[in-house]
Amino acid sequence: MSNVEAVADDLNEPQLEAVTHVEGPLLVFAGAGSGKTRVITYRIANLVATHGVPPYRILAVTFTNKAAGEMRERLERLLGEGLARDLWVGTFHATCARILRKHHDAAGFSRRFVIYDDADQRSLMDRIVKERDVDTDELSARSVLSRIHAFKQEAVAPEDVPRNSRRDDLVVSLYEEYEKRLRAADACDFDDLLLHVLRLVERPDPDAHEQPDAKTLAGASIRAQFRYVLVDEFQDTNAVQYRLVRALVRAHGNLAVVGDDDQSIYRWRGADVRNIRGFAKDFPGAQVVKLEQNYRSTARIVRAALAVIAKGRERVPKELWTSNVEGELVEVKSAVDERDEAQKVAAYVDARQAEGVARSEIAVLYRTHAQSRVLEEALRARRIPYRIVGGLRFFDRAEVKDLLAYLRLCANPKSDVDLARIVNVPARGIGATTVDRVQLAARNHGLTSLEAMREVARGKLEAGVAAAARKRLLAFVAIVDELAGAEASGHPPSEIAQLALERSGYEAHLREEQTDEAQTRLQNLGELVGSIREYEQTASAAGEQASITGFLERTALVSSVDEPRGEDPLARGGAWSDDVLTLMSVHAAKGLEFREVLITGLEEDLFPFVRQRDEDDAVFGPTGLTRGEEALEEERRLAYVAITRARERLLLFHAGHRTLFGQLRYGRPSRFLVDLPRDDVKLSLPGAGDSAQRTGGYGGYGGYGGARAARDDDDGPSPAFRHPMASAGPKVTTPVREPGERYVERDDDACDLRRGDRVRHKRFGVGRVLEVEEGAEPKIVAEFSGFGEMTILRRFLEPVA
DNA sequence: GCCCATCCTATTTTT
DNA sequence: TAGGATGGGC
Repeated sequence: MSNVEAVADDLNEPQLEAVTHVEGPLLVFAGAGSGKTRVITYRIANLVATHGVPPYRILAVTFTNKAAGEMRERLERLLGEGLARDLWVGTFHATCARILRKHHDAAGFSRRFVIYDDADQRSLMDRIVKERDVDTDELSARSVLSRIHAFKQEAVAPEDVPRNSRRDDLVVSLYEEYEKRLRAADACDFDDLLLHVLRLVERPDPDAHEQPDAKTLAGASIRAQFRYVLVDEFQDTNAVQYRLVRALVRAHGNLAVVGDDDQSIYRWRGADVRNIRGFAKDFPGAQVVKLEQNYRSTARIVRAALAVIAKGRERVPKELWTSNVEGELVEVKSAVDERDEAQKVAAYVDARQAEGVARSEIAVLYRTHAQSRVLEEALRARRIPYRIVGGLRFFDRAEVKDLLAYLRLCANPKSDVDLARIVNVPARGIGATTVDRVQLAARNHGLTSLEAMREVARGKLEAGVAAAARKRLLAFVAIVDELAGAEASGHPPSEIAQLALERSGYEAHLREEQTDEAQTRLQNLGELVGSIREYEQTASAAGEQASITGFLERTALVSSVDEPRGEDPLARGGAWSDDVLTLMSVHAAKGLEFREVLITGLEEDLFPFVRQRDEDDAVFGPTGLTRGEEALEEERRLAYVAITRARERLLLFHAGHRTLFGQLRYGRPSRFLVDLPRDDVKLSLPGAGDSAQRTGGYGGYGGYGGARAARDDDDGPSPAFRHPMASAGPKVTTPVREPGERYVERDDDACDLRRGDRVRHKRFGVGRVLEVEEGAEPKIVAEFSGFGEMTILRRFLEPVA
């Protein structure tokens, strides 16, 4: 293929090595901006075009749907639509969903199984917890789900859960019940998509002498299909995903993984950096390629990034370099508070626009979404259009979920969660009591909720439901039946959706309301129906039969990053809406690049984000560091990711104080600012506007904010170190003795602490002593960052050198 | 059955 | 501080 050959010329040596690799395991360390996507797509194109591998035998796994879409697009350009269409490109979840649809029997599902999202899981668990009479103060549905999620990410089945307490027993029994209910509802949660496929592909090879069962056969057939497997963002895979790819390639070992341990930022949700760091050990003979030349950023930006990441421990040694121009100095801008910071951001964007830089070429990043509000205000004040990536998904809106629930119930009458959601939406006089009674009857007779409801409504099943309520149930069941009937007789999904809006009274209900909100909801519903039509068109173009299940699968796997939420005050006017500033969290920015990047909130405890927890210093994580240390390492990588998003200009903002969670906090400049190379940085000090500038490293930072917090950690804070920050928050006093607490005998010597000493408390971290109250049990008044003034018994404090 | 008040909590978030 | 969740009262 000439397209493929043509590009080979402008690949550098390691890139070429990765692209032309064919058989066996391959590990590509792809530094930020090193042309990773090109390498991946060319490699796939090379397999198809040069080596004649049939596209359907190649599986490429990406981290998001968006990434999958972009990869597919590029491959279409390289290979042509015909060939590219048959490639398997998708996220782990989308890929597994597709496999599961094909092998649903072996996995024990119908072809029309539904995918339960967080909210569905939650409502299912809420019900279980309620039925089991669990004391939710002890154990909330939320925490049960999060534990189940953690188990499932490690492929730990209920019977394998270690039990050390009655509480564990309870969690396990809830886990078991949850699994049972999912099965009964013909439903998978997100983790299940992967787990069920894992159970198939991890089966042993079929034995020639014995009759293999359906699972074994399915597993073999899945493994046999994929001859070449490629996984992008490998540093973010979790245990199940890792086992999945291992199992998939076990016959041939044709596994190429691409990633960067320096950009591993999802440890907190189960990703295991050891997957990439230990790859060469797990796959002996793996070819290892390092892409270290950065094509994206100026030399100064690359050096800044390197300076920050170089301090990371436990890295695979890599040397990112660039032959790009030096470029502009990295600018550090100090603001008084978050409003000032936002103001400076907005002013900068305006100024740059005047100089010819489009807003769409600039991104504003923050560590937490909570920071976006103030930024939005400042941008609105200047009438700068912006959009926020992330946040509430279109498919998470209540009205959208309601309509989807109608559709899901149509496609899968067993889905009790969906029935419960819509049985009284819009209100039709079917209250909680009635629903509870029906559900009780359903459980007692082993029926689904809908079946039980139908029987109760017809008076064939006694559930203690009054005649009037039965009548309403009957009307509701009739609606569902009508929709299901229309579906069964082949009406397209969009028509069913429209029918659902009419018959359910949903549309009429919203129209009556006559509020702006109702208007928006109607619009959203219209948009949903529109997107179903769109789906029908793509399906028919692909020669597939459009179905509710098909559409639902798309929506279930869509993320908020896939479709940014537009917040564009000028969009209504239309004219400027293409030139829009982007706001997002650093996480959401991974994989993107912008000409100019503004990173806000570079203050200790915010970025790096530090949440002191008891176990942080004591519990050791998988890497051998304490949890607190690991968390900090990840923050460092996050800073690295943020910095490397910038091509030409990088601006770093920090504020002297900001209100966070309703509390005023004084924040010292982030340690990441301190790490920057002196010669590449320009400082803009606050107060005097941008005129007071000086070149030079942040290491010498002594200005504002410093008075409160003398720097005492120039060579990097020890992991246990917490920056002392004053707090103007409300005065808090802890009880001198907690109820039930034992009195510990101690010497009555005079207290050894003095005003000004630094002390550490198990929960509050490091603080400074303000007052000492001598006595048999000396009390200390001390000030802790984020907690304010606390009065604490001496024995609960530990002096800090 | 609906609405309002109060309480609680609070990184990052894909699928 | 602010938003969502929950529960009590009408």
